[in-house]
Order: sequence, then structure tokens, then C-alpha cells
Amino acid sequence: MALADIAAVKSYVKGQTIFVDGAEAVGFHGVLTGRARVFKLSFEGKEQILEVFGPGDTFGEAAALSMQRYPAHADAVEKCTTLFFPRQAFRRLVETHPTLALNMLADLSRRLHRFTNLVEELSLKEVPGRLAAHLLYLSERQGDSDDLTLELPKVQLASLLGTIPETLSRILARMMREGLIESVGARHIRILDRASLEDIANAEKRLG
Amino acid sequence: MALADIAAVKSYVKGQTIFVDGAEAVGFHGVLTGRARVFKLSFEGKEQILEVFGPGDTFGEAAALSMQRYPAHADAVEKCTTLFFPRQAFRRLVETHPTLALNMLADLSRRLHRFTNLVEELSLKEVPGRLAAHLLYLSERQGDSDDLTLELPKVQLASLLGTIPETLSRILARMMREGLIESVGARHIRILDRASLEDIANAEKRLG
DNA sequence: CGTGCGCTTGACTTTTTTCAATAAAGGTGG
DNA sequence: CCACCTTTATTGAAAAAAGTCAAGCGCACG
Repeated sequence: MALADIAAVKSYVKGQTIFVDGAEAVGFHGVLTGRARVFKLSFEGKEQILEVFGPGDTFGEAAALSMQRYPAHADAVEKCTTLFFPRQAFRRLVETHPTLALNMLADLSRRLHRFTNLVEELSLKEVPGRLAAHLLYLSERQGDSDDLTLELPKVQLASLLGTIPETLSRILARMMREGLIESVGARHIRILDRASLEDIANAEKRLG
Repeated sequence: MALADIAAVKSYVKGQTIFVDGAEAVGFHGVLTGRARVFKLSFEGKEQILEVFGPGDTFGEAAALSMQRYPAHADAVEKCTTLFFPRQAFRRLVETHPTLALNMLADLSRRLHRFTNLVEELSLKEVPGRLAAHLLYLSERQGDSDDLTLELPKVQLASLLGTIPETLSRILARMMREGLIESVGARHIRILDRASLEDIANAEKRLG
């Protein structure tokens, strides 16, 4: 695939900015190692993570292809290397390779779907619901085990769930008190009552 | 364009379901007359409108093209006719017409961008901020006049802004009390203090 | 070995929702 | 054209959810 010909490797240290909201979109990234995040920042400095990307994921394609500017910020969650594809070359490639365009369509559709769900969660569920859904998601991703690893520090997790660390902390504590989960060290959690967690995730809000 | 060959006209009465969340995606729609909305429904029955579509807009393409199922509900805001494009025929068309694929890419990118902003508003702004932003958006759309028309009944507007009618009503009342806006009949509003409205929309939350 | 950052907890405030009642508006059939 | 009835909008009072501010703990990393 001619894609490789136009790419350049870039690397970022933890916390380093990859692009900023509103900046001219000069290209997009494919993650090689580490993780990156795309997020929105409020005037007061609160952030909402839109997505976290790991090896194999790409981000910024939509902006590079059809938009003038990046619609959000991106930085490195941890030390991270990416393949960078410059805008113009990428555009030409897409325009001449129908298959590439179709792949991109599939990709954007997936992303759109995820955003739909994010909106649903933010607007229609309370924080416990979002947290429960996230825990179940992690469990599924990690082989349906009841023991799971939080893949982000709690500050970041809070931001991903559209809340703040204090609130996250309290709700985690409440879920433990009620025997839904158990804490196994800093970043590990054991699911004790999956059924209740599922109820909460499905927004039948009761929990005390 | 061969697109017309595969389409069929459909018509819906006010409130009629166009498709439901999770149903198999059998095709997509282009609005001819009237308006349609795409929305998510919570377990308790609260709804979050994702987008409202008018003549010339299309919706459901991503689902029809790449996904198995519709990611949300759709119904007619008012009496409404659409052109319906069946999934299979559309897919074949896109696969053989690169230009069509590129147009779709542009379209999905735009939509993705809008969703990004919706997430930002829901997560990072309070209701007054969202309302202020919406009023300014309507003003711009309607020719930058200070007199604007709410294009939706208040229940729907509340749902679009991720809140409930009561809250919307209160905040509208507050904005009047504070001289930011003036009510001119049921669905018309006059902007009196655009600068303050812009401040609020940009989330420097003060308003009292 | 200390400093700092991440995490937790408590007390308090603000925002939003809920519940309930009322008022206004709009369409329909007589 | 009007009366009726359903839908839509507003308001109050109370409750709940989440956020702010501030303090304190603990662990990691330099």
C-alpha cells in the first residue's frame, strides 16, 4: 500500500501536545506505540476526553481529509510514537484509491456510532450509570473476566466519563460499600455483582 | 446521477417512527419536505435529540453503508416526506462511484464534527451556556438578525439541549429578567444583549 | 528520604431534576 | 365561530445529583 510512502514517524513524551483544537489540520496520525487521547477543553480548564487511541488506531483522519481544522485537542497519554500522514498526499491517495475511501467510510461510521453512544451516556445517564457501563466494557475487552484493570489513571477516567475525580471516587466507594465491586490494588477492580452493575448501566437508576 | 434510480418516496405523519434504535439498517433517507429528528431514548423515557433534519439533508447513511443497525431512533417532527435509498443498491453505487464515496466522507466528517461539539456542550457547559449558544446559532442561521424564531417547540428544544422543559423555561425566564433577551410571542425571541449571551455561551459561567 | 502528585473524604454550594399544580395555546367538531 | 379538550408552557417547592473548596493520606519517583 502506497500509504507507507507518505508517512513519517513522530514521537511524543507523556503529556505532549499532538495538535490543538482549531488548528489547521495538517495531517493525521496512526498510533504505533503508547497511547494518545483526543479531548475538548472548557474555558475554565475542565476537559472531556472523546477517545483514547492505542497501537493500530488512527485519529484526525476526518479533519485531515475534509475539514480545515482539528475539532479538538490531542496529546500523548504516555510516551507514544505515531505515523504521521500529511494532508495533501493523503487526500490524493484517497481520491485515487476507492478502496481506501471505503475503508475510511467504515472507520468514520464506527466513530460516529461511538460518539452517538457517548452523547447518550452524557445526557441520559448519571455518573454511576456511565461508570458501570465502563467497567462492563473493560471486563468485556479484557476477556469477560470479573477481574479488570483500569486502563487510565482516575483523573483521566473521570474526564472520559464526563465528571471529576472527586465524584468518581465517591461513586466507586459507594459501589464497594454496596458490594457491587471490590478494589484489588490501585488500578484493579473485581466485579462482585455483575447483574446489578448491568442494571445501573442500563439507567434504571437506583443505588441506595 | 444513478442515485435517483434506486430511491422511493416515503411519507410520514407528525410523530411517526421512521426507524428504531437497534433495528437492522435497511437504507437511508433524504428529506424532501418537513423535518425529521434522530434521537436516543433512555430507559426512563427521556430523550436526547442528536440532530434535526430538513429538506436537502440526509440521515442514516452511515448505518446503511457500514453498520448493521441504526444507532438511534428517528421520527417525523412534522408531516414529512423523504426519499428512501435501499441499503444494497446504495452500497453497490458507492462502491462503483468514487465521487459518491468522497462526498459521503465529507458528509460524515461534518457530522462527526457536530457530534464533537454536542459532546463538548453536554459535558462542559451548563444549560444556560447551551441555550445561549443555540440562540446565537439560530440568529446566525437566520441572517444575523437580533430577532429570531425558535424552530422547535420547547419540549423538543429542551431535548436538543440535553435538559427538560421546566429547566429551559426557567432559564429563559431568567435571561429575560436580566435583560439579555425579550420574548416576542410564543416562538420568537429578540436578543437584547448579544455580548453577554456570547460570554455565557463561552462558558464563563456567571449570570446573576 | 523528602517532595509531589494522585487519590480520597468531608462539608457546603450550585445546578438540575422531580413532582405537582396551573395557565395558556391550538386544533377539532359541533 | 365557539366551546372543548388535549397538548404545551410556566411556576413553586423540595429533593437529588454533581461540583467546589479544602484538608489529609499514601505511594512513587527522583
